[in-house]
Formats: sequence, C-alpha cells, structure tokens
Amino acid sequence: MATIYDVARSAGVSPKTVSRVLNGDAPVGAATRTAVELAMSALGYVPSNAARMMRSNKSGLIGLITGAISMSPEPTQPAGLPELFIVQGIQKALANSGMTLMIADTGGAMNKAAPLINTFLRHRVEGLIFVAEYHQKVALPVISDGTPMVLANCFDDHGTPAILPDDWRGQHTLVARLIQAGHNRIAYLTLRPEIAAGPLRLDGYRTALAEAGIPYDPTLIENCDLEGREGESQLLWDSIDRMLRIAQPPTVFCCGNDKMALRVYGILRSMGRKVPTEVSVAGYDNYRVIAETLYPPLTTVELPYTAMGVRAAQRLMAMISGESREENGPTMVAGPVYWRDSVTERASATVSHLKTVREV
Amino acid sequence: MATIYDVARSAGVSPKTVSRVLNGDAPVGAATRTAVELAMSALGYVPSNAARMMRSNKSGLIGLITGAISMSPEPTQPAGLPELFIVQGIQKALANSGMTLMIADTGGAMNKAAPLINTFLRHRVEGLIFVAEYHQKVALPVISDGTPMVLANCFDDHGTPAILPDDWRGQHTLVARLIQAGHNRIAYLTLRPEIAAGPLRLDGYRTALAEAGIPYDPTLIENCDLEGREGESQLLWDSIDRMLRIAQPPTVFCCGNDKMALRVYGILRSMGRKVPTEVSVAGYDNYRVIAETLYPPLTTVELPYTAMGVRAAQRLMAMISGESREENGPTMVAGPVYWRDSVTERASATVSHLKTVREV
DNA sequence: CGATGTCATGACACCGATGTCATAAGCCGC
DNA sequence: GCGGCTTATGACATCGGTGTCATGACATCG
Repeated sequence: MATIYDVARSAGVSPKTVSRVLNGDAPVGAATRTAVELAMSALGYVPSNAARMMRSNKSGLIGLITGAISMSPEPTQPAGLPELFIVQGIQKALANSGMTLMIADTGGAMNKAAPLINTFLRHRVEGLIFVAEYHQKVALPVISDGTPMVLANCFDDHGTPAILPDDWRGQHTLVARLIQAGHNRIAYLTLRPEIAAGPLRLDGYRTALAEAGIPYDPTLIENCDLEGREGESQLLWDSIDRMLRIAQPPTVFCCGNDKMALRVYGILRSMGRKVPTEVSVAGYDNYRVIAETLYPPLTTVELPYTAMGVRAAQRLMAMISGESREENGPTMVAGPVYWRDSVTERASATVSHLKTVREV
Repeated sequence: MATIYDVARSAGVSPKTVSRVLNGDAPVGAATRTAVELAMSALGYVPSNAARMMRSNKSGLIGLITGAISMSPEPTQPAGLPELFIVQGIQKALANSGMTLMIADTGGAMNKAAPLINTFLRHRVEGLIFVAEYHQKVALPVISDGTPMVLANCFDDHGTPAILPDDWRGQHTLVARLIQAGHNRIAYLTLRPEIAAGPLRLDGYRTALAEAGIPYDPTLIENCDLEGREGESQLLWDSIDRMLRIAQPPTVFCCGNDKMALRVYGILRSMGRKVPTEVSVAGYDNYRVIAETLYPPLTTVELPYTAMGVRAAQRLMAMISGESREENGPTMVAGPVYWRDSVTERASATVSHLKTVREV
C-alpha cells in the first residue's frame, strides 16, 4: 500500500505538501496540486486512518453493540428485526455526520458485551450505542474513561442516557381510537408481564377505558404469550372461544403483537368468524411483513424503532460535541397508530377521516 | 486516555516492558509483571489499535457492505432479513478469528458503495464482503490494491468470488418430494422472471417433473409477483380461482415465496377450501416468522442465508491467509426442504419418514 | 575458570500521517 | 529600496505502540 511518502517522491514534493492537497488546509500552487493528484491516483494512494488518528486523536468511529444480529435462541421470534430498524435509524442519523459506524454483536450472550466494548475502546470510538432486542433493563460494565454511551430500547441503573418506546402511550392511543370507532367491549390478549412493555401497555389500555367511562372487565384479558413455547395457538383458541361465548362478547381483539394477530386471524376464520365484519382485530408493532400482507391489512401501533435509532444517534452526537453531556433521564418515543381495515367502525362512530393515519 | 508511557512511568519500567506484558511475547519478571498490571488497571489503560496498526500493518478488521440495513423503498418487502441472516452467518464464522467486523450501509443506493469501500480501505481492512438483499448481479468498483473481496448473494462480471443460493436445486428438491408424496398436478405461482432466482427455480421445477415423467403443463404456471405493487392479492385470487376450475385441478400450490404462501392461505380459506386437507401449499425461503407461525405450518425450502454467510466468511479468511487467492467460480449453497403440515401425503405415497426434515 | 547461553530489561528507530515553525519568493505601500 | 505581508513549500518533531539490538546479571557446561 502506497504511503504519503511514495506520493511525495513521485510528485517531487514534500510529504507535507501532499497532506495539504489532501486536507486543503493551506494554499497549494495549481501546478503542484495537479502533480500531486496525478501521483495519488497513479499509485492508488489511500490515506491511512490509523496514522491520521495518531495525531488527531479523532477516530471518526461510533461503536454499536447489538445482540440480535446473531441467531436468537428461539428462531420463531422475529428476532433481529427491531434492532435492525433501530440500526437503520442510527445509520440514517449518522449518514451525514462523517462518522463511520462499527457494529459488533454479542452473539446473544450479554457477557460478551464487555470484551466488545473493550475492542471499541481500543479503536478509540468517539461514542457507543447499545441496542437491545426488546424493551428491557440491562447491566453493562461501567465505562471508566469518558467515552459517551447511549442505550437504545433498554435502560440501566446508572442513569445512562436511554431511548425507549412509549408503550403506555401507544396502547392508550390505540384503545382510545377503538373506543372512538364505537367499540366498547375490547378484549386484550396480552404479552407476558415479565416483558417491560407488558404492564405499561396494559396500563395504557386501562387508562383509555377509564377515560371513556368504560368499566374494566378482567374477563376480557388473557395472557396468551407463552414465550414461543408450544401450545400458544391452543391457548389463543381457548381464550378467544371463551370470550366469544360470554354474554357481551368483545367486538375487537387487541393482540400483544402482530404475530399474535396473525394467529388470531387464522383462528377466527377457522371458527367461521369473518374479519373484520363480525370481529375486529388489532395488533402492536406494525410489523409490516405481517400487518400489510394480511388480508385485511392489520390495524396496529408502530413501535417506532427507526425513530428511536435516530434519536439515539442524535443524543450521542450531542454528547460527543459536549452539548449535553449529562442531560439524564430516558427519552420516550411514541409511535403512531396505523388504522387499517381489520377494525370496523361501528354505529354512531364518525371517524372516517382516520383511515390510514400516518403521523411520523 | 492513558498511554503506554504513562503506564511505564507509573510502574517504573520502560514502555517496551509494558508492551511485553501486554503481548506476552517475551519473558517478564513476576514482580515487574504485577507492578505493570497494577499500573494498567489503576490508570484504566486501553491500548490504541491505531498505534499498534502503524507498525504491524494488521488492522484485524473485516469490512462488510450491505444495502438493507437501511430502509428498502418498498416497506412491504421482508427487507433486510436475508442480509441480516447472512450477516449472522458471517459473524458466527468470524467470531473466533480475532477479526472485528465493520459494517457499513449503502442506504439502498448502489452508488454509495464506492465511498464506503474507500472508507474501509482507509481503515486498512484485511478483507471485504459485499452482501446483496436478493440473488442478483452487481457492478462494484474494482479494488485496485490487493484487498480480497467476496460477494454474498450476488455476483459480478469480473469473476469476483461469490457465494450464491442454489435456487435450481432447492426448487428441484421440493418438487421431487411433492411428487414422492403423491402429488402430480403441481401449480407454481412464480416470482417475476427478472429476479435471478425466478428462471433458476422454474427450471428446477420443470426438471423435477420431467424426471418423474410428468408432463409440463403451462396452465399450472402463473407469475403472481407484481414487485409489491397493488393488485397482487387480486392476481393471486384470479390465478388460483382459474386453476381450481380446470379439469384436473392442482393438488398443491407451490408459491414463489413464503409471503405469497401466506396470502394463498387466506385466499383458499376465503374460498372455503381447507388447507391442507383439500389443497396443499408450499412456499420458498423458510421465512420463519411466516412459515412457523402459520397454521398449519408451511412446507418450504430454506434459503440458506446463514450458511451462505458462513461460507463467505470462510472463503474470505482463506483468501486473506493466502490459501486460495484465486480459486474462482461461485460457491453454490443449497438449503434443505422443511416438510411441514401444509402438504398432505396422497394415496400410495409412503414418505412418512420425511416429517420435518432438517438437513443443515 | 572462561566460554556460552538464557533471562530480564532498556535504548532507539520506525510505522504514516499532521502540527509547528522556518524559509524563500513575490507583491505592496511609503 | 526597505520593512511588512501573503503565498508556497519544506524540515522536523510528534502521536503510541512494537521490532531490533544491546546490555548486564546469572546459570550452565566442559
């Protein structure tokens, strides 16, 4: 690999002059400049970032640690997708910053995070982002030197800046709109409560009901999330069957996520119930492969992964530039409701203008 | 950030001795060693990769370029997933090599590949991998210096080493098994022919039929892939409706991909046909979110993305170590058929031992 | 006991850029 | 014609590690 000295010799100038042509930080004579540029392209010269970094102490690198590029233990899960979208957002926000993103993977094992952080520190990254697969609490080793770090889709005990989805608001908005559309018997097939999002969303659901003066009915709630284990379809079938038999059956099923909604479609149809004319269905995640491919398309709440990535990158850049080194507290990012055809509007509801709502 | 000189001064030794403790490349006295280690942890010393690289000219970096971390123009597509799996495979294969993976994204625009390659070259990556979203031909700028490169899920005109899915073999194996299971009227709802995989798979289908002595019937073929545009569901409905009305209707629908199969499930059920007792369905991709979530689970062919990633990394490592600098020609990777409950076994077929075949 | 070898350690140069300072040429105003 | 200024360029030190070689203290061997 050619060096700046090779170029200098070939062009008959000093290395420093070549450096000046490269960086344009001082005037260079026109003839000299072209001679240098010629030599550079003739030799296929590419400057070494390592050498540049030695002097400037600026690496131009951002380290990103994620757990889901590697295979998840449960292949049924839409593993990796959330993180992928978050990474997309980060890429997007970083694209024009001149920073290069370095991505490493924990291989699913949290204990690999420490060595990865170390690798990044050796490369003198100017900032670190840790992305989690789902909204959760994490325990990362403390970074002793001052390298700024941001958590995305997770939080810790040390008050590290975090970007989180606003699960409460998402569910609340969805349920409020369902009510607005004339539904008042709203079943909720929930995620398991151990997931951080579970209780938050349930609370959003209850608050929306309460605000509309609709009593909370535990009969319409069922945890149908078995963490991917067998029997989920059966559990769903039984729950739906039970709820449809009660005196005032639900007119809409809110599902913990879109994948559950996909199953609910199949179950309702196998039961001979038409979606959405007889029963409405709503999901959560706006997992597009499912939500837009299903017929009818699924009403759901977007988990604003891309937006979270953008925010994470922006917050990190602010910390790097020293603007807001210690502006603590998590940033909550709410996602819009995507109103599609899986939910009917019932008598006396006048919300036709809500068709396919997109607020980004 | 503490340097090796700080550590040396703090431990009362020379920098070179600290270096020896770090690398263990020469004997160091026990007392000296502990003194150095103490000083290192007290100062929170992290060696600089840049400085190390200056001398050794070994970066320990592998550059990975992908187009699908960024948002695809058509959000309905299962964008990014294939590349994600390929990247998983690459990570897996590289995990124990001591190499660090640097991932960059073209943002979907191919013309951004050149500057990204340049960034990588500045970082003196020891190898490059380019990953494409689907099996296709690409035109990348030639790398003038000797940095080895491997293409994954794509190929070019220069004979750059490439890792490709064996689409012909995949479809061939699936259809051969369908025949073995007693089906001889096999409909094929194809991908659009512009996609590299399209013609390859169709040829695999025809060859399998021919080998079994089953005549090829164009009535059973229809291109139902509108590239994500509107009307795909309608087109599918019409095609299926037409095929089910012909004299000898198909007993199984082979779909160009699993997403199409998801739609076909819905259409068949809306038509009142039971899957799989009345009609069987098969997909392609083993897109697990769909294939395993559907009821009944979908028989499909795996696109061996992870395996392709592993192969790509292995081939690159071989090139880096100089073993097979110029072993040209693409590497074809075949994926197994996942035999699930969406296909019935018909009279006189004795293939019960094939239930859930997994060959990895 | 002197020759040889191993162990433990340090001095110094070097990798490839860039910051600092010096220098020489050309131009201006007085 | 001289001081002062800008322009164009180069010499040299420096960043933080590591390779090479030298050195001194012991241990071993014939």
